[in-house]
Amino acid sequence: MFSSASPTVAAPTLAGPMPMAMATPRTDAHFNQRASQQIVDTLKLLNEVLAPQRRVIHAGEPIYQGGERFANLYILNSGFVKIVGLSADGREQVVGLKFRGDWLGFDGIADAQYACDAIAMDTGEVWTIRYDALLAACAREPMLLTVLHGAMSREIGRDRDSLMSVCTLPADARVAEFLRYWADSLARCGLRTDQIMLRMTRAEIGNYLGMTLETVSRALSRLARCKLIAFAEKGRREISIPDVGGLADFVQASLVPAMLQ
Amino acid sequence: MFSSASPTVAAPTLAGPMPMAMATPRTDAHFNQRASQQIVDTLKLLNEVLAPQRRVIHAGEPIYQGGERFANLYILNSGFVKIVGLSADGREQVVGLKFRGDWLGFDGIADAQYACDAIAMDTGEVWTIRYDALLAACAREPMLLTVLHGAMSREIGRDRDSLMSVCTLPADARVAEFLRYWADSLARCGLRTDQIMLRMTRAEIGNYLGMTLETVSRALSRLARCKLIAFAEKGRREISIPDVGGLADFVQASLVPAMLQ
DNA sequence: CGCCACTTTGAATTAGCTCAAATTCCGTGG
DNA sequence: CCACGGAATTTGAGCTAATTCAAAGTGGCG
Repeated sequence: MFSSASPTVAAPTLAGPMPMAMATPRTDAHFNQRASQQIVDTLKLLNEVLAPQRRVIHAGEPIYQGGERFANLYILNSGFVKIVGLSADGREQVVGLKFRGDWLGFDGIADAQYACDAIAMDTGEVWTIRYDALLAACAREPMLLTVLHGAMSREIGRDRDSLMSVCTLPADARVAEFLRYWADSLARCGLRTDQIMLRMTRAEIGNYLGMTLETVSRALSRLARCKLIAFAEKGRREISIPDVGGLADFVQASLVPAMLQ
Repeated sequence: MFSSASPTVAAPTLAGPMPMAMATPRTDAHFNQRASQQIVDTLKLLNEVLAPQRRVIHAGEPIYQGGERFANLYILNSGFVKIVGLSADGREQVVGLKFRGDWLGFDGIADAQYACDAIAMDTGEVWTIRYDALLAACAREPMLLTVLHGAMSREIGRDRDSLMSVCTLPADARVAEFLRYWADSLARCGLRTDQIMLRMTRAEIGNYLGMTLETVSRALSRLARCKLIAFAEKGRREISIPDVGGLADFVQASLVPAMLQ
């Protein structure tokens, strides 16, 4: 059963309210190709208008840290970044993942200091954008403001999707959804999605998904047993996903107590 | 033990990075008084610059709905609103709560349509702000852009706090944290916090916190037994909180397996 | 007054956690 | 090149927090 796909996306020819919501991201190729192009266009625009400073980052290095004074936003040009929240009482959790084209640092605007750590998960490049310079540029180039607000809006939406996953899905489905999201994010970056390299340990994945590392491991084993994923010969960090849609179906199926198959 | 309080807030006199993060919101009176004033100031500014259309809402009425074409942002001038997410596969969840001064509708910017329902939980008033008009006004009045971005940033931070609560706290602590957050939100609106009226059923609270209504009920009973809260003589929707700080302590204590008291 | 939705509480069940042990992977140094 | 050691992963076996199922209690409101 396919997730009701429509040929064109975000082309609101109809003005009236449309009762159907679609929180779960699309996975079809056309959509991702468009998204990929959008990312490239955005990066190009930012590059031209702001000529941002480029910075190479390596796995484990922070782009910014909680408490640090806010001055810059960042755009990830390549690599993968985790956002780690730290509560006053010492709890620590991965609260977000960032891919190519994603913005970093929005959390810092409100209180003039970052509220989280942003930490590279492998080698990559971030572009540093001074917030005040960005605002100035937005005045000259309104398109930039559109892009900025779009990115913030998307982050809000994405965070809510995370919350829904954690609150409404059982552990196995949460892991499946996580893999689907990761593959989808790669696709939007224009990267291959059949063979993916998880840049996180089971412990980190579990922390992100609100479960223990053992549960993550068991869930992955189960998914492999169902042939929804397969591990590489060597190294269990690399996973192949024959059909990303299958993961979405698995999530769906886990919601039906009495499976109709 | 107080959460390390500093006399002034967001006054970054020190430039260097400061390793301490502080995700959990403040609860002290000075801070809330300031926040309350800020809300009033913001509302005043918006009122003057944009002369927004006002609209009275009643419990159960939607301010906007998922799928509806995005055109407006809204500001809540009074009342309480829940944000309800709806996933493609039919899951439904309360993913946010809004109080006086909060903005609604950011989720709609990215895809030109709202991704959630915003539903009034009692009688109140929202101000409607056309997004294009807002952008135009921001060009004239930069302060407005600062306010807007601050609100979006705060929403991002708040969503992440929610995720952390759900992922890292046991059920009882989650409920305690929820009450603390609610009381804190009321305080920031300048409302009394010792006697609060929950506008949600146990089922809604459970849905928001990722647990069943029975677990919410049991958690509340337990908190009442500990004298951290007390129910009104009549009606179990009204709750009195003798000391909001006690709730924060309870959350903290639940994190220590071997309690040192 | 009586209905209905909401809430509370109990008892049984279970998903996910904790603890523990075995295995695999990978970098490092001989 | 291979041996070694530490870190990450897998898998099993109990245990526990939270869920499910069920029944009784309570309050609001026509």
